[in-house]
Amino acid sequence: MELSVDFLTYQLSSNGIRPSYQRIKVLEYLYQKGGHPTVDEIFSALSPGIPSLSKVTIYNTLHTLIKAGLVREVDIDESEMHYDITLTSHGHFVCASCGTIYNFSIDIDQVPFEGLNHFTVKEKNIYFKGLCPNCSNQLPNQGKE
Amino acid sequence: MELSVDFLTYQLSSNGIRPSYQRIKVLEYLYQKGGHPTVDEIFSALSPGIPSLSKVTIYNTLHTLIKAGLVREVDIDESEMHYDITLTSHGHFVCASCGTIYNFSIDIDQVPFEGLNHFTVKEKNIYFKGLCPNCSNQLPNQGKE
DNA sequence: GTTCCTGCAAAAGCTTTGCAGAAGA
DNA sequence: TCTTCTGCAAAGCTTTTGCAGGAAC
Repeated sequence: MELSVDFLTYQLSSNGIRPSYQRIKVLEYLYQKGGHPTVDEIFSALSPGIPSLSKVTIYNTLHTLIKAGLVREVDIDESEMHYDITLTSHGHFVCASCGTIYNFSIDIDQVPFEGLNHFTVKEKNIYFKGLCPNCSNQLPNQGKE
Repeated sequence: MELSVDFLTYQLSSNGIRPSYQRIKVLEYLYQKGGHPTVDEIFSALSPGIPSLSKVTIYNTLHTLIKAGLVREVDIDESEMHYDITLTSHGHFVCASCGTIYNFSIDIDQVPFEGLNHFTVKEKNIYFKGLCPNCSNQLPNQGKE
């Protein structure tokens, strides 16, 4: 995947979004980091390089990117929203102990379901909760408390 | 399903929870109402009958019930948490227009997935987003804005 | 030059915490 | 009586809003 400024600028411009420096940097971070960062993580990562950066701008930028369909909200965490630039279909696994979110491969469209006959389904989400391998080893006989 | 005070009291006592008047009323509401109420909805429904009731007590009660496994959190809404006493496996459909949450029938255990080889899966959640039949009719050619 | 964006400050909304009085065992 | 629960007040957090200066076109 290209990550030149030109590519990022094009990604924004072609969606009618002004390619400001802050927006390019947020988009670059989402592509490079991958995963499911929060606003705070994005801010902490970019703030040293852009001292004047404000969290409000991160919120604004993410909302703009979501509206354009470039980014997706991941509403798994009880306190904070996570954001995901990987737009291919996949499931999310949340570790109940360390909070890390992992992607896994699942084909939701293979699952039969009933009871949504006149509904328009636009988005399908799957998330599992449990313990990741690291935390399974550290907590052999107990749930998290 | 029985909904006598005795049944509710037993539900609480047998899980080591003191059957206070407030807790019985919250549990009763969850059984009777069904659906996926928020703290605010529970509070608004019970407050007229229990004038001294506080939202803090609803929060406390729900956390107690969750710990006992009687209730499940439904983290679908961006702003508020929803709570669900239906413990059988089902999917949730959220209407992007009116916000209503519907249950639907799906067997998540039939879906093959990859990439979680050494993970301990404790909970599987599926939720779809889109438009419910009511809102599909009212918004024939547009998304919600 | 005009429009849109950024970022400070403040507000809004949900949830949690501290504590005194009340209820349950 | 002693533990636990309730509920007021206040705080903590994430997210949103208003507005003046600044950047993009």
